[in-house]
Parts: sequence; structure tokens; C-alpha cells
Amino acid sequence: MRTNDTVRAIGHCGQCEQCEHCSARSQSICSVIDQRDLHQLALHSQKIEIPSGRCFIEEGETARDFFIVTDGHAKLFNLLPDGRRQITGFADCGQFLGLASIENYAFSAEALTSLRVCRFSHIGMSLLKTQFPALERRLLEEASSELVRAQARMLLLGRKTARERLASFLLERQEVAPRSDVLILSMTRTDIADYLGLTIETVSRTLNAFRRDKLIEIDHITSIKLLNLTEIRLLADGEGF
Amino acid sequence: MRTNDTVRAIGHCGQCEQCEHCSARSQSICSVIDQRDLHQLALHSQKIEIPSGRCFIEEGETARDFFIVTDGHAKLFNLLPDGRRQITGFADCGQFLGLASIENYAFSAEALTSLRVCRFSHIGMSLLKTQFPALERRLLEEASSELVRAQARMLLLGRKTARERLASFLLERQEVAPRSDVLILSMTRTDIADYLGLTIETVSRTLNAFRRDKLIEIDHITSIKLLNLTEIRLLADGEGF
DNA sequence: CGTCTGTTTGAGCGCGTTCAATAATCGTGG
DNA sequence: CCACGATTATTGAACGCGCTCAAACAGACG
Repeated sequence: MRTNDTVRAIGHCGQCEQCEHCSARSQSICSVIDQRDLHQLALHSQKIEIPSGRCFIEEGETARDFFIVTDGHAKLFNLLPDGRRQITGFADCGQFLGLASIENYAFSAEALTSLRVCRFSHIGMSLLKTQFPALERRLLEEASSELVRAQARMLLLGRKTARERLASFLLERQEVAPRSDVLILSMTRTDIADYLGLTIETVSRTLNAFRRDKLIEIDHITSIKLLNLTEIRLLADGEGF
Repeated sequence: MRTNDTVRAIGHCGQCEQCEHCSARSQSICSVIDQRDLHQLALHSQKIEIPSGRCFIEEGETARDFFIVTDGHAKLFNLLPDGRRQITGFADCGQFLGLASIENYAFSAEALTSLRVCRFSHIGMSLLKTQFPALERRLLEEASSELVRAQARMLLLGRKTARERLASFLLERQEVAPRSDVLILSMTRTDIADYLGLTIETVSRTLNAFRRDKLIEIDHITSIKLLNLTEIRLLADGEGF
């Protein structure tokens, strides 16, 4: 069973084997690691269940482990002493956690929903890397695309208007959504605000402005339907109104 | 000569062998690559001089090369269609350029001063990586610390005030400065503004407010002396006034 | 000396914030 | 099932930080 779990953690996204997104991710790592060697990976990993709301990585602590999300959602964030918070990313199924750390974790992580992760010790990870050079390559790839995303977020935080930020956010959520037109948000308005560098009031006002402009439909607080994708894309790219 | 240049590019920072910062960087990569193999690296690299103001990486172009800065300074940035710009980082001596790209470059890069870089083709880099697994490990380390920096910048752009941003900027520049108390800035006020998500006017006003508060001394537009480091640190961490 | 570019300074404005009140949503127990 | 309290979201009114627009100033270079 442990072997199976790890295969899922590294190769497949446990919960959703039908999921296009996750199986696409899994492809790249499954293809580089020989199936016969997979049981070896299992020896170095451990499956963990984390309840919603639990903080499982704390900024500043020595970075001993490395995680891969296999089910559920988490938020990663940084804090200022007075409580101001910046969410640097949301981790969805298949995502790696712990790349942004050297000796200590450079961020905190908290489960948004009940969460399943596969945990690897850094020591075990090092052993794995020497055994499977392809793993290191895979991690570098992941770090690269993480960096690309980080730059896009800096552009957003530094230069985009509130409307543009929310439009970008909706499109980003759409990319990881199972159904393309309806988003199920697992985060609160406060989380969205802290992710986009805004206040909850502005998030709320802007979303309702979108609704009035017939760009979206808000069926429920957590369920948003994208009506005018073309216009949302224009907005997100800074060419909207 | 080519061999020597590459040794410098990967191992040492050409111009400044006395420089504490650069030799510290070089240590980590020199130690993992056998001296006898260094001439092999040379076959895959090429030294390039870039005049000040020249744009040598353009966002969206196919990412064929990988760079290491050996002398001078560069700025990396992203643009919105209407010209709004976010500088995502400044590249100083010893820094890697090109990690944040998958198939295409995700950013543009322009020389701030006359610049020297060592260029590696991605193809050559792949060959090198299989030959020197330690190189891949080194790149992953570099990507990790880049990610850590990116998160700090998101916190800055999303949640810090103008004063806090400028204080953080000054400290960041101090870290790469040869003399610890006097900064020589190679970028214009416009660049600083685009780096911190502010306008040139706010940058100018805030710096002069710092001068009035006796936190800094502005000898020349490009030369800033840090007077009250304690207070600047407090400000940067969000605990100042 | 004038020209060009980059910086500083001033005055007024506006986007997003802050503060405050209301409304919706969820969980819980009777 | 509804009543109740706690939490989260929405809406309104007023403020203020940083922006915009505009003018004056400084430095570099021919």
C-alpha cells in the first residue's frame, strides 16, 4: 500500500486519476523513473492526512521535509510582525512544496481543505536524487515553472489594478479547475485579498462589479461561473476597461 | 583563454577575485567540479560583452541560452501591453540568468552598465548536466534561493508601505555592495520605482524624507550612505515608523 | 552656452483603504 | 426542523497614501 501511495504521490494524483491536469503532470515524472524502481521510492516517503485549517509548515523552522500534495488544497504565505499577510501561492493536487527553502522554510503553509500529502525527508530526497538523476531534473523543471509564475505575480502585485488582479486570479483558478467554466473556490475572501495584495472589501466590491458587468455569475460564495472569458482575458492582460 | 573565461564564469567572478561575495558564490560550484574537467565546460560556453542599455533577453523569445553575469549589472523585467513595467530583479556579478524560462524566456533583460556575461546554449547545458550531475544540483540550489527571494518580493509588493519598500531596497543593495555603508546605485529612479511597484515621484520623495530623518545621506544621486542601519532594518521588517 | 535626460518639488486627485453597519452563511444544539 | 450565535461577506461613507499632472531644477555632454 505504501508503495502504491508513493507511486501516486510522485506519479499520479491519488484522488483523481481521470483528472486531465494531474495525469499530465504525472506523465513527466512517471516517464523518467523506471517502474521497477518505484518501490524504492516508497521506502523514503510517508503519506499524511492534514485537517482543514492546520498549519503544517511554519516559516523559519528547519526544512527537514519536502511535500507533494495528493489531494485537497493548501495556501502558502509570508507574514509581517504586525500580522500583514501575503499569500504567495495556492498548492493544488500534484504540486511540490518545499522548493523555496534552503536551511529553513521561507514560508508557512496551511491546509485550506482537508489535505493529503506525501512527505519526503530531505535526507531521503538526497539519496533518491543520486539514485535517480532524473528526479533532480524534474525538480529543476518544477522550480523553473514556479519562478515563471512568481514573476507573473510580481507584475500583478506591483503594477496591476484591482480589476486586473481579480481577472487574473479567476483565470488562474480556471486553469486548475476540473470544469472549465465554473470555479469552485476553496479559499475565503480574506485569502483572495491576501493573495492579490488587496483588502476583502475591494475583493468583494470588484467581484460584484464583475457580476453587474455580466463578466461572471456568483451562484454561491464559493462558486463562480465565467460568462465572458474574452473580456476577462483582456482585463487580466491589462487591455480591458 | 576561453577555458579561463569559463572557469571564471562558473567558478569565479572575473572582475573581482578579491570580492567576498563572488568568491563565496564561486566556492560552491568550484568544489563540485573537478579541475581537470573544467576545460570541457569551456567548449560549451562563450564570453560576451554587452553595452549599457542593450536588451539581450526578450520576453517570449525561444529560450536557447543560459547566462552567468561575470561583470556589471543588469535588470530583469516584465511588461504589460500599455507599457507598465515590473522589474523582477537586478542581476549582479555571479548571478544566473535564464532559470525562469521553460520553452520561452518569461522575462526581458537589459544591461544597466556595460556588462560581461558567459553564455551557455541550453543544448550544451544539457550535455554538461549529464556529465556533471553536480551542476544540476547547483542550479536547483540557485533556483531555490531565487524562489525564496521571489516570495520576499511578493510580500513587499503586496503588503509593504512606500517607506518599508525603500528601506528593504536599501538593505538589499547593501548585501551586494563592496563597501557596507555606502551604496553605489547603478539604476535610475525609474528603475527603482519599477522594482518596488511605486512611481519615481514617490521614490524621490521617500528617499528625501529618509534624508531629513537622518536615516541616510545622499552624496550624489547614485551614491547613498546608510546612517541609521538599525532603524532602516526595523522599517524594512514593518516595525518602523 | 543650450539641449537633453533624469530628478526634485508642489498641488490636487482618485483608487483602494479604513471604519462601521448590515446581511448572508454555516455550524450547533434543542 | 428552526432558533441562535459566530463567522464571513457585502455595502456605505469618508479618509489618506501614493498617483497624476505640471513646473522647476540639476547634471551630463557636445
